[in-house]
Amino acid sequence: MNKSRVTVIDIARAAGVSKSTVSLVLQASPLVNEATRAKVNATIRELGYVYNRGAANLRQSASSRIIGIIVNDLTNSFFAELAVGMDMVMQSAGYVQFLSNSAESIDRQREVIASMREHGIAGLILSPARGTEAADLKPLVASGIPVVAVVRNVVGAKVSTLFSDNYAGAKDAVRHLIALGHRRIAFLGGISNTTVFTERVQGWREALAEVGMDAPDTHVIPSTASRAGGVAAIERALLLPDPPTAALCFNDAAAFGVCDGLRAAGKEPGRDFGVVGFDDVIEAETAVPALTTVSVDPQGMGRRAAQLLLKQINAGRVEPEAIVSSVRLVVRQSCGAGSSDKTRRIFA
Amino acid sequence: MNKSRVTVIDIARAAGVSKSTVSLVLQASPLVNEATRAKVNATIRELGYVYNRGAANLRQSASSRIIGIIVNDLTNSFFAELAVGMDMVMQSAGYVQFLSNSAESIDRQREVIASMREHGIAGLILSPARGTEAADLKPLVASGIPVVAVVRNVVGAKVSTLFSDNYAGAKDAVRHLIALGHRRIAFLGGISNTTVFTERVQGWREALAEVGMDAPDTHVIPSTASRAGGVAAIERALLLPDPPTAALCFNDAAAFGVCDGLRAAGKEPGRDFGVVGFDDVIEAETAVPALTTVSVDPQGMGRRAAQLLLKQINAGRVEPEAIVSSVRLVVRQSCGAGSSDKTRRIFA
DNA sequence: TGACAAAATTGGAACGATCCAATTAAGTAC
DNA sequence: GTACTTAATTGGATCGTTCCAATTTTGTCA
Repeated sequence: MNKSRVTVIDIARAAGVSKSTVSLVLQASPLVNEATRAKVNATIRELGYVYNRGAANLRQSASSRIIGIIVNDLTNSFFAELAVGMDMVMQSAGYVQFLSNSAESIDRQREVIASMREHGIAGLILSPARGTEAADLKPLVASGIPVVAVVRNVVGAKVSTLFSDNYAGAKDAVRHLIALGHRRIAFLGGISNTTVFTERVQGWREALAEVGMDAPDTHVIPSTASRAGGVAAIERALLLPDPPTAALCFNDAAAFGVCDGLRAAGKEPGRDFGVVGFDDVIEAETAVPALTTVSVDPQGMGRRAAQLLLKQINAGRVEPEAIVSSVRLVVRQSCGAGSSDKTRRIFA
Repeated sequence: MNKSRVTVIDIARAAGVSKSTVSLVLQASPLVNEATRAKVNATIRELGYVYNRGAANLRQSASSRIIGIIVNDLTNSFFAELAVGMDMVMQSAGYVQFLSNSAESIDRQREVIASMREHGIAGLILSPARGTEAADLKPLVASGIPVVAVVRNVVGAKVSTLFSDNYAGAKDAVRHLIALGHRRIAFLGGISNTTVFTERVQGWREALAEVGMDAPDTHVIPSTASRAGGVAAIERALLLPDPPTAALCFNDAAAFGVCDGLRAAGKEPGRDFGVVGFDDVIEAETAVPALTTVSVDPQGMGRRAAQLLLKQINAGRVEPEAIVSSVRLVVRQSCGAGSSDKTRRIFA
């Protein structure tokens, strides 16, 4: 249709003012006369003018109002919720976001970061792919762009962080299982050389230590953080000379796998074996049996991460900050504590 | 650190060439001598130069390599998968994406579209919020920016579309229920004045007509497309003078609700009543009983939508195109056909 | 060596906004 | 009506890149 786009100069000409005046109107400056403002605004609407942010950002002073978000697995509803939380805050703050899914690939993550940098993002929130190194974030940090790492850690990187309280969550969960009478409680699933894993195991260990119970290494059975990993872990656990009667699982996906594995072995989760997950994904509530799990409110975390980043962007000076997001245990059926009608009907 | 960013002029000076030569190197032009290219590239690395895409896009000819994606509900794993599929294709094609969640709000959707326009997106993929009108997309379309609508329709908008084959999927599902011996098959859940609803009901109707069966309007019971809606719909269905013995549900969420409602009425889904869903969300496989449903492969749809958009961007001339994505029936337990160990153990 | 083609390089003018300093218009007080 | 303050408006110059036309360098052949 329009062979060339409408610019400030076009409206200036049409409205009979200078481009400077139009610019002032655009940024709602109080310097411009009411009548002039009205006339310019009318012309803007009439000609269908579209503000060109790219051009505006060219001047060195301006910061771009674009922020980058990279998550390692958007198909995981935990991260999808996280992203939605960020989206909310960024939206309302007038920012627009490049959201990308690294799919756990550091190469892809590197590409995306480079691309975002070229587009001049004002900040980055990153849920790092496994194996992310401080060097991957170095150039961003060096050029003064605030970075917030969420969920997972990037060792050695001087960036702000926002993690859930893995330690306290795991501790609470295990305390609950102890209170239910369990004396041999395993930790199942998850990849062992990650910070998250270490923290959750630490919580498990401390809860047992509190009441003078044993925390043998044989009861920590790592695997992948997935359903399949959960199945594998519980299979190995049941072969132990002193098999556990309950388990804290690395995350909900693994916990579902543990339930599958238990059934395959003729045991009913919740009745014959206590299962507790971590994350509180949406399916946890509606699964059968409903999963007892540590809720981390991913959407809330996303919101907080976004607020933290915005604070840093506005502050100018980037001062890395570490925030720990609290969690709470949600007791449902799978630990054996619940006794809702639903559970009764199925397991009685 | 660096008080001002490094520009082509800086590298030109440092490498002892002109900015034009640097520009040619940046776009890998064959016009530049090998030795010069090497020297320039070395300088680029040395000074830590970052390409400024905003500045490059300023020249009118350039198209921005940014595309917009808006989904109506990212917390729904169907749409998350859809987004991931798009991300894959866009990534590999060297595009970067503004991804936003309208959360079913047309106001928010409008804002996001405006913002994306100001940032100069090359195209938009939209899974429209309910109530989206052609007028909302008019300015984009008028300025020649390709738009692809996915999943849902925008009536009257001259944009490309990519929908799943609701008609064929519903037809297949009902045929399957007929083959299982059902003679009174209802259509439960969903909001009636939507295209998707109409198409699925049409498939239901035709499948019944094929074998000369009745398709009374009383057997079509709309409600919301949610778990609660499913409960409400089955309650009403069971009160009919000739209650159905099976149902095709609007989507999986409604189907789960129907299962809940059946149990509340003392009937076991899969044994006493055949239930079929639509979408094949992740939970469908692991629910009890596992849900028979029509699988639409959201990730594949996302990929196809992205490819369609890229094709339109490259073609220059925008010629709206309508693509229908095929679906397939996944038979599990809830329809009464399956008889896996799992089902037996729980419902025997 | 000179003539000419091909290869490589280059300055300057865009692109569309902002911002500064300078100018003009409008008020106010005497 | 003049002097002065305040309110509005306005030309450049600028941001970092691309692109065009023009220029310089190199290569080839008689």
